[in-house]
Amino acid sequence: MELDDRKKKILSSVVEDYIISAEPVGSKTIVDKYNLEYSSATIRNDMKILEESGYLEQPHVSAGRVPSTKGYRYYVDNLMKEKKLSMVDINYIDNTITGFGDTENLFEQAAKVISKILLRPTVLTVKTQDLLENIKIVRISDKILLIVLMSQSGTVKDCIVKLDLEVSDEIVDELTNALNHNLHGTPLEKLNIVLNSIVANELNSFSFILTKIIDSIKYELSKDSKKLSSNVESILDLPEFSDIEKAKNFVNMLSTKEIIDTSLEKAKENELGIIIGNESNEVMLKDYTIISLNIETSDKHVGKISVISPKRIDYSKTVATLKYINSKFKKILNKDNEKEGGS
Amino acid sequence: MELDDRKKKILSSVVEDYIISAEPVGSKTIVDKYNLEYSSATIRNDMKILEESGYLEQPHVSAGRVPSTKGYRYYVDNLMKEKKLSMVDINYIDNTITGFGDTENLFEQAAKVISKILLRPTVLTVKTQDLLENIKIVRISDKILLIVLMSQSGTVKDCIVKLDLEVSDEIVDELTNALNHNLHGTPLEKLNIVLNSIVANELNSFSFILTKIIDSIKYELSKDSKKLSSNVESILDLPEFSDIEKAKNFVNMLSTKEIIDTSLEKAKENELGIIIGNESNEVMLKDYTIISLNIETSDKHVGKISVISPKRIDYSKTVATLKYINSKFKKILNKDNEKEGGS
DNA sequence: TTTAGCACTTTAATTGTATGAGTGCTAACT
DNA sequence: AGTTAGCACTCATACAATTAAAGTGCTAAA
Repeated sequence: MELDDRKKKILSSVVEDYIISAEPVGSKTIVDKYNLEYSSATIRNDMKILEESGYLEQPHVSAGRVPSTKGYRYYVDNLMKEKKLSMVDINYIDNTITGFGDTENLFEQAAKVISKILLRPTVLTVKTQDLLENIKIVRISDKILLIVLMSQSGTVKDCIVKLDLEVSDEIVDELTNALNHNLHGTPLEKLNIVLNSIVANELNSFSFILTKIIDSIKYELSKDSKKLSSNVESILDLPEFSDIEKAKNFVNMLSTKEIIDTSLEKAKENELGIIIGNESNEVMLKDYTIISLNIETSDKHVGKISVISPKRIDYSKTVATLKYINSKFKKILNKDNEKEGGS
Repeated sequence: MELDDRKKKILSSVVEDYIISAEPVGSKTIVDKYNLEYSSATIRNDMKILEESGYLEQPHVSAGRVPSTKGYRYYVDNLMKEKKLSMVDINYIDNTITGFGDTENLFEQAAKVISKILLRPTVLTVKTQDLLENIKIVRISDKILLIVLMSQSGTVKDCIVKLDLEVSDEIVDELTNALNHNLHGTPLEKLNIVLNSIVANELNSFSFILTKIIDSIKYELSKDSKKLSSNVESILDLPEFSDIEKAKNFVNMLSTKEIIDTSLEKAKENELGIIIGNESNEVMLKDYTIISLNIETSDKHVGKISVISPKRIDYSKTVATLKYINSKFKKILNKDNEKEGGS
């Protein structure tokens, strides 16, 4: 259904006012604040029609209107004007996303920026389908090794292994070569299984070191599946969560990994994906919106940065922020690729 | 002032009941639940005396009593019986605090355990006064270096540095030696300053690499001052925070680093320090308790693990948990030391 | 097609009332 | 002297009744 200009203006005013005020928006407010050249009665008529066609909702009969999922969707697809970021925000992003460290640091920096600018929790899903590029073992001291795993997407993981016996440089070199030979290109999630199988077969002469190494790698890899979301506390300031039960539900929902995971899967097609309310089929998400940015280099999908929020969020600013972050990522990641490629 | 046996029993009952119920405890409750062989009127008389001498407080005249800071303190010092941890908890601790990784991993594991068992946020203060033991530089590829910093307390930090130019193994070795020579024993906090000064003087021939390295180290070291507290959300379940404003205040207080820092300084004398309410002179902390465990090896102070909570917390269980964790730390850290010493 | 006007509905805030928990005190009891 | 029963008193909490304000939908007129 196509909306006429006035209805578009009304819908967009309702969305934008509600985003700021968090209160249902009445006809009078729209006339006064958004200088429509009509009387409140006219606006009321249109609002009724907008409600009947599903763009607006009314919490109760004597309240103003609130955008429905369909309303937000129409706004995002057709009405929203892309905001420019403020210089303050741009500077903050530029200073925080520095490109120091590996890809995972980069993602953490982004999460921090987003939750600070948008005041919403940010969920990171790095290294989908990441493959092992290279493994290095460094002797820190006679009995302490540092294992460094480099993935093809540029993430570096490392862990300390404490041994019971001393090992020589030669053994370490030999082991490193053997591991690289066996493990190059293995998906990180499967590293464990493959390691277990090779320690049982080809490399069982090294098993006295390898079992320890496997344990540590397992521990290291298990860690990041858990440090998923940052700045969960930020939601306490939102009026949506003035009832603490709602806040608890939200937090629980966030920690129910499956819900987030499957919903994020859906936002995969485009660089920027927006899932509003029940567009995901997950009941627990019906009041929330997920806005995800897929980070990819020329050839591969590196990960995803997702803002999760009540449906009431400044879509325009969020999109602007994510796009700007994306451009920064592109610059940094491509530069990295060049470097590696050019070597 | 010394309390007679009955008053001790009453005080301890009030504390223990309040810890569980979070409701002011009345005289009848005590008679019924804690089988005192007296009538409620007698208990009332004693409670009045306990209130007059400052051990108990009354939210309002028709409510039961609540322990005051002085009451909690007396309970902790004189009345509290040390609980045994449940097998479930012990198993959970044993399985989570594995000793994999470096000292910092160890602390993170402890934080996780504590917030899970005690349902309170946990604040970590690792590496007070940590000195650099050793720096290693590993060539990951032609233009990518891995910098590894080992501290004397056993913490390992590392960071990736992306260079614009290729460097050879020889240069890396030379630089490593020079850095170790200059930096051994430097406090981590001062690493930056010292690095800046040596790049300006002795090692300015390496400045094309060193500036990048300094930036990355700076970034890496700045990170951990911020990942201070874990599981802040856990407080949402406490009745103390049924008013969301209180929850916000608590969260803000936690992120006001100075408050925590200075208060933690005080809990330094003993292995186990308990600061209740206004025993710290910090107004924002007047309703909260900090229970800290100082982690030390035979010769040095490694860090501190602190549980932060409303004053109403199961002191006995907390102490038992922290002590058990301390014994595990001692085992793991001493084993590490032996290893290093024995090499 | 638009608008003024008005009746109507519902929420939020305010006030009043009843209930109950728990006290402090007094007088009696052991 | 220590303990207890009994009772008046206080305050918090819950609930109902009342009111005011916001915003609607509808009708009739412009």
